Amino acid sequence: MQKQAEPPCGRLTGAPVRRRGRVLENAIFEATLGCLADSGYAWLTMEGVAAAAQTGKAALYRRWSSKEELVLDALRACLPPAGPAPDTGSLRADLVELLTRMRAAMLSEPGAAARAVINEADRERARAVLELVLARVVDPTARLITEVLARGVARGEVRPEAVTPLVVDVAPALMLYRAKLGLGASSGSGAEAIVDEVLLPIVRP
Amino acid sequence: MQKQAEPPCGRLTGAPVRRRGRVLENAIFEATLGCLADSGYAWLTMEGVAAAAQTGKAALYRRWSSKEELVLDALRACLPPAGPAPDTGSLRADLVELLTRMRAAMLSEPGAAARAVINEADRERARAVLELVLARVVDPTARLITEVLARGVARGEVRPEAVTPLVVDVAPALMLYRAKLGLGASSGSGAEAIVDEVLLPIVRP
DNA sequence: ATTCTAGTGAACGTCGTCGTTCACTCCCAG
DNA sequence: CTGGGAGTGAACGACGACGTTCACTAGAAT
Repeated sequence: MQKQAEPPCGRLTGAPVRRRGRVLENAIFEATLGCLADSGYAWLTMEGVAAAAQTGKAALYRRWSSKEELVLDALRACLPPAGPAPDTGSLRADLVELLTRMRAAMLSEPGAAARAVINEADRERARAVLELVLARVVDPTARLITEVLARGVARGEVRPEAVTPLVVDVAPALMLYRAKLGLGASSGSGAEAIVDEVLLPIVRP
Repeated sequence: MQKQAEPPCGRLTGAPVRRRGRVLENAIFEATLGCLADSGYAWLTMEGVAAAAQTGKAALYRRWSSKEELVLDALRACLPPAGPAPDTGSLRADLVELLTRMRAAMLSEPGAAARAVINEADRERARAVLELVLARVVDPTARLITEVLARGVARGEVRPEAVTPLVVDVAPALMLYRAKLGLGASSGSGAEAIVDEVLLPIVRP
């Protein structure tokens, strides 16, 4: 593989004090997600994670026999639950709240790690990791949006035929795309803009 | 990096016959794009490309001093021009034709290679490569969609305020997202579905 | 205080890849 | 036909990362 000298990825997670058990595992998980977010799955190495967590490889290999197992466990431990769908009584407010939450999650470290995995989705090497992210992030996202839209249908704010898998995917797709193209920070792609310019026009009766 | 034994990526490009000059370069480019599409930028190696092109590393290094240079040249040589915007007189027909073209391009090997690059967009290692793909694929895509929508505005088929960068990004974002999640082959995400379920509802007056 | 176990840091042998070199050969142009 | 340059396949030394081992030590539990 690439022969570049790789600095430790992610951020160093604290003073070099001997840690044990759960404390050490949490530091390793944090380092793992940092490496994932910074460098993606392909470039993540056990040596890099160990260095970022300020521990030794032996401590990693005592727990996980492979990089994939480590990444799976780190994601399982750190990916937040999706939470309930907003129910404010207004479609626009629901969507803004939901997309604001999605956006914050996407910009968090676990979110950035999940994004890195999605970006390498067609890699056979990360199949199980991708499936975890699909189950824990992508599918719940689609469900929440579907739920909010369905409530809108019941209130007459949403055309019933607008609730399709394609429409449900628009917001996450846009957020990921804009983030990838480095446009995530611009004022044009906040939650309100996506709701007002894209989602509400799509679903309006 | 990952210590797996890597089979040659991409497809072998022909009989092991000595080739020279342009012929060899084209075989190398094809092998490069194949490796990009199959494995992405991170996992692409000079050794792998050389093996896939059935040539020697020396032949590669005589021309390109780095993996990045090689990938840049391969993409420059093989990414097709965007072509003109469709102008059928009907917004829907224009959009369907344009998105059909985009989809075909996306499923082609150069398109798959470009996709791999976009997916690693936040990688500092592929910055120049990403910029090439932005300039040759992403920006022209946005321009074509903008042009088609502007024509629709002139014909009264499109709300003028609907022509925003966000709206312009919806179709490519969706296509990439669905392709990444392995939903590209389903009947629900062809060009017509995206036009009818998403784009036309967004822009309708 | 003692015991036990997990953590540490270093070292190891192995492998894949890098970038380079080289002897030989092909093949094109004159 | 000849010369020159590009291509071939193999080999090389170096390096990063892998997965493993080990002597020592910290620190928790008793």
